[in-house]
Amino acid sequence: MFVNLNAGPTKGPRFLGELGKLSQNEIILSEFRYRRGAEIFGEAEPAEYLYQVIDGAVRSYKLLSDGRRQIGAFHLAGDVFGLENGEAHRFTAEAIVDTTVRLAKRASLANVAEQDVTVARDLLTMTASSLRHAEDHMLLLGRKTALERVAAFLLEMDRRLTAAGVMALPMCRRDIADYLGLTLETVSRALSVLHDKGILGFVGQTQRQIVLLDRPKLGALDL
Amino acid sequence: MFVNLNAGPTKGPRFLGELGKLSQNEIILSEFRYRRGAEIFGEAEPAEYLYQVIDGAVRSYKLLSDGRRQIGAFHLAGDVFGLENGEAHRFTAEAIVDTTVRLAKRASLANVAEQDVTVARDLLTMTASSLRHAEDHMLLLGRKTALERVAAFLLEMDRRLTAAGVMALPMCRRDIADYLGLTLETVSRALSVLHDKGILGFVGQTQRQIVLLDRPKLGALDL
DNA sequence: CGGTGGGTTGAGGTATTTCAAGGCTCGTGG
DNA sequence: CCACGAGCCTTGAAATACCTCAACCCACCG
Repeated sequence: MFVNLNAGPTKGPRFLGELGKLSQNEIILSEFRYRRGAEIFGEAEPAEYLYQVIDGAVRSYKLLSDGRRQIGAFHLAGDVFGLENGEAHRFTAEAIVDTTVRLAKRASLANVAEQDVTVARDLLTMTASSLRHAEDHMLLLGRKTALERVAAFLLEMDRRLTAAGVMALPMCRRDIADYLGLTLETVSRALSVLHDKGILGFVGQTQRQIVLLDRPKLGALDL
Repeated sequence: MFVNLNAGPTKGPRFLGELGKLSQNEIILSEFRYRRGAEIFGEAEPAEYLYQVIDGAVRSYKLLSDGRRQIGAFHLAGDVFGLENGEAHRFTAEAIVDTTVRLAKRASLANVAEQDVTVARDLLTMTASSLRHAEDHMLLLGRKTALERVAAFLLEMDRRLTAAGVMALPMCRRDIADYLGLTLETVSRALSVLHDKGILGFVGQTQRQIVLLDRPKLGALDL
């Protein structure tokens, strides 16, 4: 499925500035809304826009020819994604739940960066931040056990989206598994273990809302 | 082990410009030589310099508390490493063999980037290039089989260092294993399989010089 | 020439995957 | 209002890819 961005942004161009850390400027911005499951852009498609999540959640992933999937990152409210230096996207991005994003035309961004050093610096900062995440994730994928991966995931999500003591995960077990390089069953089992050990609790019966009861013990697992 | 850079660079400062894609400029450069196995910088150390491999090979890695190691990248002649936006290094870097590097002071680089847009752009390009590599490597670590990983490794090294038909690997099996998220035995077995299938051959008896006999078959394994 | 640092190979163990079954929630339509 | 199916999650049992442990070989070097 391909989302036609030209048909797109219903709210029309805006000039609100500040896309993430980007400074106020004559950068063309607009907002767009994607339904749960909708593709925002596809791997290898020309990278026309840069995106920021206003509300909702996005997964970006790569596929192997036989369908194996690796999610490289989850993007939550405030996160910028679609950062490319080349001409094409290197991930497919999909809305995990109904999601609002803000878009900035890369071409206009590049122009502004030529003049305005702060914009150039912000682009570098955001790219470096993605790099740091990817580097940490390589360690997780290459060397951590299933339990350690799930513990690290919970701490990451706790940091990024916990409100009022509970984290409401937007993504399903399969997404978590494809992020952690595991199967959904292994993720489920690891969560059960942590639950049985009294390290986490579920609120509601959807299994998507988690409360961390023993952060120190979780941290001990996140080597 | 800690390499004291102040005691350091024997050849004295130079002004050769062009560190990787960096434009000619008043950036302070110097060269330094590291012995096989020597640490160039350590994880979490303040990041004072940016590095470029002139000759030799470098591994950068992260360690878990119990010694498990994940090598994030190998840096070969021409590669720039030590790219940080923050204040501290996020990897430990070691010379795999005797290695000559060129150094640029990050502080001076940052100054120049404020004035010269091309330097800023080059920094972004290099960071984006590291990011692309890390993203591809996440897919490998998260979702590929041992044979696929080794095949991908061989193709990467073939692309980056094959001369006159043979690739002379600077790194040992353990390094390869820690790069691919495997054990050295599994790497060795995978290489044996590829050898038995006639896909690759060894030249000399050190097992470090490899010639690819059937690139198409290797490519078929690199999904 | 003995020791050390790679490298290979075999046999057995195990963490994780695969396959399978069952439960719960929720939306939809009869 | 209830039946029904779809989606999501958990749990068990069996399979397996990879790891661990161990032996051995070879090249190199003081």
